[in-house]
Amino acid sequence: MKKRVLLKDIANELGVSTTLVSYVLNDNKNVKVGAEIAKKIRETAKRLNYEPNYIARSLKSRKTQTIGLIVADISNPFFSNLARIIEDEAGKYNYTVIIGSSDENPEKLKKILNFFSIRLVDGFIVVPTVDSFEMINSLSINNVPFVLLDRSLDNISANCVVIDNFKASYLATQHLLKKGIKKVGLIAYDANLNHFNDRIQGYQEALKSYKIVPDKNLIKMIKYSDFREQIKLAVSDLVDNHKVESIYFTTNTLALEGLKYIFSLGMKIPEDIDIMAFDYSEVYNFFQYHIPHICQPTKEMGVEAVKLLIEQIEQDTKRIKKVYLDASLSLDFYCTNV
Amino acid sequence: MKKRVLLKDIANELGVSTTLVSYVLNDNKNVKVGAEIAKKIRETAKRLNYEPNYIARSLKSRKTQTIGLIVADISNPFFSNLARIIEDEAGKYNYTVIIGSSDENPEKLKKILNFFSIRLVDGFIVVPTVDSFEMINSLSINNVPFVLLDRSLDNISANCVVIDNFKASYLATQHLLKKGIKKVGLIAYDANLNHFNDRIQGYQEALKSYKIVPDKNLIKMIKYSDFREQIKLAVSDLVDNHKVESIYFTTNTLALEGLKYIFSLGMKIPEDIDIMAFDYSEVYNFFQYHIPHICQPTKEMGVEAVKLLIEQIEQDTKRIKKVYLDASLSLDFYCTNV
DNA sequence: CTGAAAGCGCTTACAG
DNA sequence: CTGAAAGCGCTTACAG
Repeated sequence: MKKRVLLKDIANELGVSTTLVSYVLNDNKNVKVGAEIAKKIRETAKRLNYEPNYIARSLKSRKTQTIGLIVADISNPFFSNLARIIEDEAGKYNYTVIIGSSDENPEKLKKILNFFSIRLVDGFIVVPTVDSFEMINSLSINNVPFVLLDRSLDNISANCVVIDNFKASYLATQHLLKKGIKKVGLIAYDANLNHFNDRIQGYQEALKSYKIVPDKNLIKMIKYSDFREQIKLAVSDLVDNHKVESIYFTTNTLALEGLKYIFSLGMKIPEDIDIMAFDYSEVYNFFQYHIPHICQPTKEMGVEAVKLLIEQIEQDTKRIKKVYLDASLSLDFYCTNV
Repeated sequence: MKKRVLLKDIANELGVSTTLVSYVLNDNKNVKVGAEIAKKIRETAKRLNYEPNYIARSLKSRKTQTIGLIVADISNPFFSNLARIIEDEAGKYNYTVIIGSSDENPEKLKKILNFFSIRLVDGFIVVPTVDSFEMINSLSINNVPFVLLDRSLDNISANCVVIDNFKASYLATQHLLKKGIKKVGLIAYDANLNHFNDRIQGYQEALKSYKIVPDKNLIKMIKYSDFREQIKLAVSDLVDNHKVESIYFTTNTLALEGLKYIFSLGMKIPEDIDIMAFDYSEVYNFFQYHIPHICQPTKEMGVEAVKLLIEQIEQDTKRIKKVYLDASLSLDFYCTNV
């Protein structure tokens, strides 16, 4: 490793104290420094290629300029896109991001939260899993800056950035109904998470607005642990026993798995069945027909989350903000939000 | 934030020095500590929930237990899978990973390298871009621990973990030839990178082994900057003017873009044309027919890279190791390596 | 406007 | 076997 240039080196070079050098290079507004010497310090720093030692600075300031991001499943393109955006965005504020994936498992979430706080991140952006209320709430109680992303929790005083899932789902369902479809099956994850419930609610309300009574038998709840098998059963039941004209998948992973199965049955879209999906997938580009789907404003979600968190960290504000964004229905081939 | 427990707190509690506490909790082998007091220290640490301050430790030890990973394009599933594996693997050694994406741009690679070294990462795992020789070489000269992943560079003394691209490509091409195909078009990136060249070499040698003289007109070099358009032209030329029976795409991004275009032409696989691809894609699961492709041992690549790097960091060894792994040809529907 | 000094929380060479 | 003290590279309250 090259020997690093220290504050002391600059100070020695100019015969001044490190205090002064530190003041100048940090643009400390509370202190007046002679214009000439300030200029010299800046020049020398530049010439010697000085880079502050973040570790030393962190030890004193108790800030690491690092954000811990915990998503629900990093192998899901929705979350990896989000992660990418957050990294880029945080970089603009000169923050580093470390990423963890809870894999929808609250135990793992807890582990990562712990690992990250030991590493002294300045704050968290987290996509909460089921049964995570306690740990998230304890962040809140301990005044750790954080923002919930993609999913909110009830009864918790927390910043969050989410989309209006009810509205999006209402829109999606309505789109099918507008085409004259009356029997819409819904496939959702069986997880106690607001955003999932909202999607089901939106679907039901849309049906009601068309004077259709929601039928429990058309709503299929899938366990995350065994979703491939369960989707097959759900699709079969909807198609064979209930003769649905359309299936609405409330997440991208469900949609992809469902489509695979539908194709394997030799069914054609939209001749044999209509489809609606929540979230974009790259895969949709390979079909002859367009799969209508809800597009989430990923970019905005990431940007807002970072902004909110850094506000919280740097201004040490206690003011809680909740950001609701709108998702849109993609009827063209490409999703403009990605 | 909760008040953190310090070494001093443990020391005060027991009426011993922090030195002793530090020795015990770090299992310092060079020092003998009384068994009884050691036990008490460990118990108290546990009871108080002591977690060492990594920042303070880092300042002294000059190690941050952090790895900088720089991939060529994090939006490419091949690299995001790799990133995931590396994070998990590094976690086992108690290392944190920060990830950057060069987007195949050497300027950006340089920026990230710089950003990460300011953050004092202990070492790098990097997928080099074109024109990155100088910066990588300077890591080597400055004794910064690092390992090259997925791509090697010539004339550089560096650890690396790569697959045998020549062999894999030979295998892939041979598979087509075995079926009796004589005219195989190849679509590759026009980038001066060993692994890409090796893939072209492997293709050519396989042809020769079947007494076919490689035809330059069947080898299409695609510029990264404008690849969508160029792929269309390449495919059209191969199909219309050269009547190839098969196209071999040497990366997953090329294959996906190419397939999109082939479908849009209304061509059927394998009736109208045979396909070979390098790398698995989730998309292949949605076709009626199997797209034969080279499967890279992603898991092994990540595991080996982390192992090599941490060896380098912790044992401060100068011994360079180059790890060559074999890729396999996937003829089943699923790729077993992912 | 400038500097000496304390301190962030550890580690470790040294002395006893 | 144990502890006082220096030091990692910064920041900043305080004194002048």
